[in-house]
Amino acid sequence: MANDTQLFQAIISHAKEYGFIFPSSEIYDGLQAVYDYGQMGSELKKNIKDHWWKSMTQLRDDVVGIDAAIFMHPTTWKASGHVDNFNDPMIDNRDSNKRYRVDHLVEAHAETLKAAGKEKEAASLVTAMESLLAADDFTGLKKLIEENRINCAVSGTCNWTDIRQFNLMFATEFGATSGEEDNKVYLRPETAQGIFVNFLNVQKTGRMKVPFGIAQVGKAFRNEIVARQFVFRMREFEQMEMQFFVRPGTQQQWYAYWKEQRLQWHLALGLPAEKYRYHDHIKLAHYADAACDIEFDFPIGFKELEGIHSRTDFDLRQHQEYSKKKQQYFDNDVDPATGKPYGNYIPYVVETSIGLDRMFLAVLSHAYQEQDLSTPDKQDSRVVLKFPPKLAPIKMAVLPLNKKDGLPEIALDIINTCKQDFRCFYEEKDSIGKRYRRMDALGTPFCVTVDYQTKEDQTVTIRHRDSMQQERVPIARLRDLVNEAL
RNA sequence: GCGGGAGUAGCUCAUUUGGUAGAGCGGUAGCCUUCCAAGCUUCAGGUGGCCGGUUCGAGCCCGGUCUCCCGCUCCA
Repeated sequence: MANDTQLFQAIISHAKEYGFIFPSSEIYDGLQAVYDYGQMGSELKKNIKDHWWKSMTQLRDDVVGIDAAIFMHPTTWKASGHVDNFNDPMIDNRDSNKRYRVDHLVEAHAETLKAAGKEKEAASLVTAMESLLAADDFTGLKKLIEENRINCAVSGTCNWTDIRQFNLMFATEFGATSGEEDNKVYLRPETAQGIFVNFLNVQKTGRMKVPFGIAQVGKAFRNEIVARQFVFRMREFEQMEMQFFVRPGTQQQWYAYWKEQRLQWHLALGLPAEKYRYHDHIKLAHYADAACDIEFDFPIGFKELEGIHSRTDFDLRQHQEYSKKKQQYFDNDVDPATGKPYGNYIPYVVETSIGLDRMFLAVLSHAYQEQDLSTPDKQDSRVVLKFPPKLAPIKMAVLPLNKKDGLPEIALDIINTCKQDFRCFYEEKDSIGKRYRRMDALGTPFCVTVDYQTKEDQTVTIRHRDSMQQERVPIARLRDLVNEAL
């Protein structure tokens, strides 16, 4: 574990040193749990995003993409349950460091009173709590807890912190006048709702037939109480998510399908199966009838990377209720049981939701390797990022062996013929070995070296990042060679 | 949020009991070499996290604050 912690630290340092990830606003000491992607990181992140988008939409005929706004009508979050469930006043016990929802704590105490036959006290306690909660009177609530000597179940003491409200949604003001409650809008805490509210728009204009899916990549925001572990848990993060709408009753089979399908997507990138596992949820969220996580073996242990949830018709039904707009679909397919069309229904939903930043961290931490290349005469080592070539920020570096004798000109020519197809990088400074190491540290899969023989026969060496082996190939073949690997 | 630890150049660290900060690596410009990092020279880069206090004088002592790390907690 100590080693893994060191490894994690090393990866974080490497990410900063080579321009993958910087702490946000670092010159002002950073902003907790917010990070910026640098010149290398933004490329890697974009490549992951593009790869997901392509495999989920372009390569399928039953999924289309949208890009919904971050701001949504405030009622959206009432319908989704976020306003009620993200807003509970909490209190901590200083001795046990246990945190409780205030209402749970008081109600539990009322139950004990009831069990002891003090029904009256219990009832008045709950009434008192409810009126204080309604008034947001946290000082009064704390007093209530202390006067009733409500103790922590773990420490048994009554040593409480002040009550605090943890609002996990970021709110801001809509419109130029401030201070009015009506103006409050939230930054979306998940992207899914943007898909649900557009379900009928997409279904009708795209003439989509159930089963079909809507995919989206976008930012979401959560005011995490504790946000740490680098980009694993951030306040501003990006989700890649797809809601698949299915006929009620078929959700279990689609859930199983997507559970399998999504894992295969990860494995197809060359990430090893032993770094993945499913974690099936026993305790389900209020909207789900089945749920699991795809966990990845990060340096900080197995953690959730992607979630597959069978969300039933909860979301569409809620939006139908709050918006008073029917969210149903007419299914013309014939039900073999009745010989008639299935008719109108609110579709069930199977969701796949992956954290883009977490995927980034998974790819980066799996790619990161410190290798000892020492020989008996010489100590040597390298840090190499073994990215899948299609995700690598730079695909090909072109390095003239010497910065004179016309070699740089040939190198730049090569770059000019390839840069339309993929990202290239030119470097003439320092010894060739040092340049190879620098490219290894950035995860560049191919290094092309222009040497004196190039001037005679138009061939160059291409060096493979992982094996460090070189082969001599004609310049004319380079572009295809790299393209094939991508 | 609680407990513990840490914050000196881009990175890793040093500055013997408080007396106006140094090195290696890295970067830069050049030389030399030329197929797997660390040869020579040049230059740049630090209001010692930030604010305040004690002191003739603070990177070093005290208080506060911010950020990061570890553990707990939390986690749709």
